[in-house]
Amino acid sequence: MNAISIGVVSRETGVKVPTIRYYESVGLLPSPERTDSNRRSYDDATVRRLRFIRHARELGFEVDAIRQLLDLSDQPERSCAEVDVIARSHLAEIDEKIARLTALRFEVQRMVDEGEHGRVAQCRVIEVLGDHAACLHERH
Amino acid sequence: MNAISIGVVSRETGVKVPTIRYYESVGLLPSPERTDSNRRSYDDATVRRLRFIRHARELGFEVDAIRQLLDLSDQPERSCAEVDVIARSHLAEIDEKIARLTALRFEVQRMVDEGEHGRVAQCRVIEVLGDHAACLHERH
DNA sequence: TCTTGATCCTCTAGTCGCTAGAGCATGTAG
DNA sequence: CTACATGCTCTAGCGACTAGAGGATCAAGA
Repeated sequence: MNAISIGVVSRETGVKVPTIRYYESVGLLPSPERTDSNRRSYDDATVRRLRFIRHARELGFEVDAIRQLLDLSDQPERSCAEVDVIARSHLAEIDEKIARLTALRFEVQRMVDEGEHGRVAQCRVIEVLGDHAACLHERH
Repeated sequence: MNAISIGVVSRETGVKVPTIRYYESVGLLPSPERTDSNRRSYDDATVRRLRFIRHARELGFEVDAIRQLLDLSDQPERSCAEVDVIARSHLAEIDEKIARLTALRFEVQRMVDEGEHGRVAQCRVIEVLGDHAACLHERH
């Protein structure tokens, strides 16, 4: 029922076929059902899970962090304290990423704007990420 | 003048010593001056550059993208058109990252909030990143 | 001054997260 | 029933580090 081949999953998620098999091998994806001829057979839930993994990776989360977030999703009935600790720590990580990206965005935007009327006066891309990051890092 | 050893640079940036040498080998950092005894001798500019590289990597930018941003910074006098194309493409990438992180942040925050009064009802972490990502991907 | 421990050097090899390819089996369309 | 796409497993390669061996150099104390 609703059996999706690995190739279709790949096309729908943008995750390459060998990568899907790799995620299975490291436990990010459950081992799927197999057809009579031993082919992997997925469902919609796996497609969503895979999309999540892909974009979380693109956002710079490590496989371990993704595993934790997925575990949270797999067992929403687990203890509040546990969820809270894990979720809060990721919240902090997410906030830091957003803050840094926003600073970088501002600076790159400034370069685009300046480029519109003449030449770029100076580039402070390094400063904006470097210093901001340093300050965030200090209070770690 | 203002000579900083690789170890100090490492401590100040949080980038490991071998990684600093690696960045030099792949051209992200210029080959620094050497002391009489062949030791690398850095200045403050390199420390800032390194901090930028580190945090850009943590934000999920590839080494090639970082190289482009650094080039922009190294030669701010280059043609407007060139800067514009590069900067705009990174702007789009940055905006996409911010949008996804914001969606994820919202959902993780909801989990923390719900956890405060009882158990977590359900986890939509996968949905929020997965679907949002899919929609962003469609219009590529 | 001598020594001892930290820091540096280069070079090689290992890890993580994929990614590509060989060699073979199975599915599907004409 | 061919032919070609798609699937399987397994091994090897790549990007971006990371750790370790083996050896030189520096800095501080006896």
